[in-house]
Amino acid sequence: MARKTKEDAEMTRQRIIEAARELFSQNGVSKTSLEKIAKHAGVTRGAIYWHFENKTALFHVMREQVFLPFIDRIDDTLLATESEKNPLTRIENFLLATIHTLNEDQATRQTYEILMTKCEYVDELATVLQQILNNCSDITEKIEQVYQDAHRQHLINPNHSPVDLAMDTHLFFGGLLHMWVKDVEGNRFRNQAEALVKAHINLRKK
Amino acid sequence: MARKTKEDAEMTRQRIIEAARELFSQNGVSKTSLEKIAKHAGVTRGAIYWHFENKTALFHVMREQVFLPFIDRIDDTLLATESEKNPLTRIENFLLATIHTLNEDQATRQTYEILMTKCEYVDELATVLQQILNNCSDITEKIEQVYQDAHRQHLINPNHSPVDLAMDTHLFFGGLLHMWVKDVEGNRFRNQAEALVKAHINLRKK
DNA sequence: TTATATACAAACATGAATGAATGTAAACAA
DNA sequence: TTGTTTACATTCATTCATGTTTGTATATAA
Repeated sequence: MARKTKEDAEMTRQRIIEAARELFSQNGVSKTSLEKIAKHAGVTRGAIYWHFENKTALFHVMREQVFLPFIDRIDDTLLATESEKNPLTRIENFLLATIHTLNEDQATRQTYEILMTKCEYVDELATVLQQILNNCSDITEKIEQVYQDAHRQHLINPNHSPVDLAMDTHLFFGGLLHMWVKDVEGNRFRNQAEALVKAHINLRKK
Repeated sequence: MARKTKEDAEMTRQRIIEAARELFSQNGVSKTSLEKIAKHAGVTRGAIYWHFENKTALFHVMREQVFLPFIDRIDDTLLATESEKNPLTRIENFLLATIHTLNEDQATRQTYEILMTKCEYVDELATVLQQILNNCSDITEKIEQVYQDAHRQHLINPNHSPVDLAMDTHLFFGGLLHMWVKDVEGNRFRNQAEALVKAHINLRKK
């Protein structure tokens, strides 16, 4: 077949990733063959094997394309001390921003669905679990710092330790995200996710 | 092959379920063939197809064998008003009892691992998500009732509504269970799960 | 005692899915 | 202009999983 320009090649690579994400979220990772992905992207399997070592590598790239930017954006809302002075509001905004991205960005939504309900963490994918645990630790630590701010500013009950509060918030939000993803109909969690976040933060206020 | 007695047949059926659970939790549902399950159970695929319609049916039976008894046991700790008077302690005991079962009972532990990280909710398994959502609603409602008790007994902040508290606790625990399962090493969440539960309940106390 | 249903094992047929090898036309560098 | 690399398409070989069918020895009912 005709060789493409570098820009064209990058476009097909991107189309393959998008096709994979779409089919993974529809039919699950293991039931999505490279043949189906290729057809959906308008190429053949040869193209996929050119751009990616195998299905697992494609999966990892797909995941990173959503999560690496997400990690970079965390500090923007969580540690944005100039734009938002109140620490509790900053935590609330961080959680709400994540929900908002899920609602607005299809790629993010599909990737969360895949990671939470459409893939099996075995063999080469088992390492992803460890990465998730690491990310969670990082996020929890950052939330803890913000709770320490709130503690210093006497915004919360002084008996509650920032460590406990941070872990509790993180676990709450992890649970919420899982239910958000599972609630495909949208009438149980997706439609009231923001209210649940605000209620959670309200439980902390004095 | 020689026909077995009814008791023998029931034993092989049970061995098939156990083999499936073990292999599902090790290698994931989709990568576990009926051939492997059969070998691990000491039978041939013929035996599996005799006792179960297909792999999906076997999966459902495996799941129900752990979750139907669990649902039955909920009221024992959560609504045991005679043995434990304090509503907050009853909620705490319920959460701790679940963690305890995960630690002690291998079948329960493996089933949770399968449902959370080793299967893909597509096609026939997609219905399981709906069942999970329904179970969660039931549990949340029961927790809410206990929080209402706590409210009436002035054990918690009167500004906090039992509905919000129940949902918050449920999401917290869902998140904790997910992290518990993912923390295979055991040094991040599994070893401090009880402490996290107690800290969560403590956040409610006056 | 015999007929039948049971509880499987064994064999068969079919359909993917993967990975590797090979082919090829056009982009790009020299 | 030409040689080389790129960006795929095509074909091939192999493995593996499922579902079905058939065979069969025995528990059990009549």
